[in-house]
Amino acid sequence: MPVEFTIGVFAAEAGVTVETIRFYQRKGLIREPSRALGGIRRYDASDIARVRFVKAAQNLGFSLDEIASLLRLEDGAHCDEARVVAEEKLAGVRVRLADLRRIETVLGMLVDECCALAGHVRCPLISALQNQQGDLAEFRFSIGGHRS
Amino acid sequence: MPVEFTIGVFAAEAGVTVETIRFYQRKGLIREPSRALGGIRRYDASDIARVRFVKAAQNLGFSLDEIASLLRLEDGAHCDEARVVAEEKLAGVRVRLADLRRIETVLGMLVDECCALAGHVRCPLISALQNQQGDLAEFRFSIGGHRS
DNA sequence: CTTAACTCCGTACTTGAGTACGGAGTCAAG
DNA sequence: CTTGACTCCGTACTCAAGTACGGAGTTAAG
Repeated sequence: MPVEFTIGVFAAEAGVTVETIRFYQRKGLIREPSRALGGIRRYDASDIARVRFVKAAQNLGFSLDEIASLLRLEDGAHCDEARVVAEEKLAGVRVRLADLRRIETVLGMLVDECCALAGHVRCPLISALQNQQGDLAEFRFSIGGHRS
Repeated sequence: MPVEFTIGVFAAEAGVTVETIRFYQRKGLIREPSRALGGIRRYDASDIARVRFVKAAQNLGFSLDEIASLLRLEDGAHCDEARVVAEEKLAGVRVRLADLRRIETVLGMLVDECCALAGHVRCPLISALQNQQGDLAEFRFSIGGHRS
């Protein structure tokens, strides 16, 4: 006989808001729970684990849609399908990492120049951004136009 | 006597769409251009540089609002203010980098386990995500709850 | 029995960076 | 002088992941 929660307690327990639970419900991320006579939802511990799964996966960069598909493979029979999803995610993470590293380099350089040349006629940071054949241009192309 | 463009040519030249130009206009990211008699906008080369500035800054992770404030410092007199903005941005980039590195580690581990234990009863990737006291838990806390 | 707290539901709003739409005006070529 | 391409404008829509609202029903305590 599992312990049961109302949505408010459940949400607090899972570390999210009531609205988020209802939202996940609509999205099909957590099962439609049984209801008490008045129509009030009754959750149990397994639902909390489910929400934690969602949050853990989210912290690894999965979108709710991706998490939904991960959950559809939940029985372990489709382990390799899950691995494929995770591998694609990992590849995406590595791309974003590379982007960010380049950004860090450029931004760091600009900040340093800005410090070094303080009092210069023109702000090196801003003029670098403005100058389309400056150092930045090379980076601009290598960073490319894809939005994270 | 600078060369002048209609909005269509200008947008193509700057590598964006007409709608984007109009959008930037509304946002105040590019100046309100002069108009020909029929009310048609006339842009020149300096406007293209401006759009390139926006795009370059965007590639460094600045939001349009941040770019707008950067543009307000354009005269170079406020070089150190621009530097502060860039330094904050750089700090943010470094936080995101650290996050992503942790994510890469965890995701990489999960994928490896998944490969190694193929045919196991339970998918290690999914059960790791499900198990709130697994290796993941530590990472979950260190990764933290901030969304990029 | 009343009151407060909680839950129900659908709907609308938020943010950021654009995209899409649609009717009207304009411009250059033929 | 008509045709087709382009431009004007405001408005509404997109996506993601929720958040907010508001009126009605329910439940537990006093």
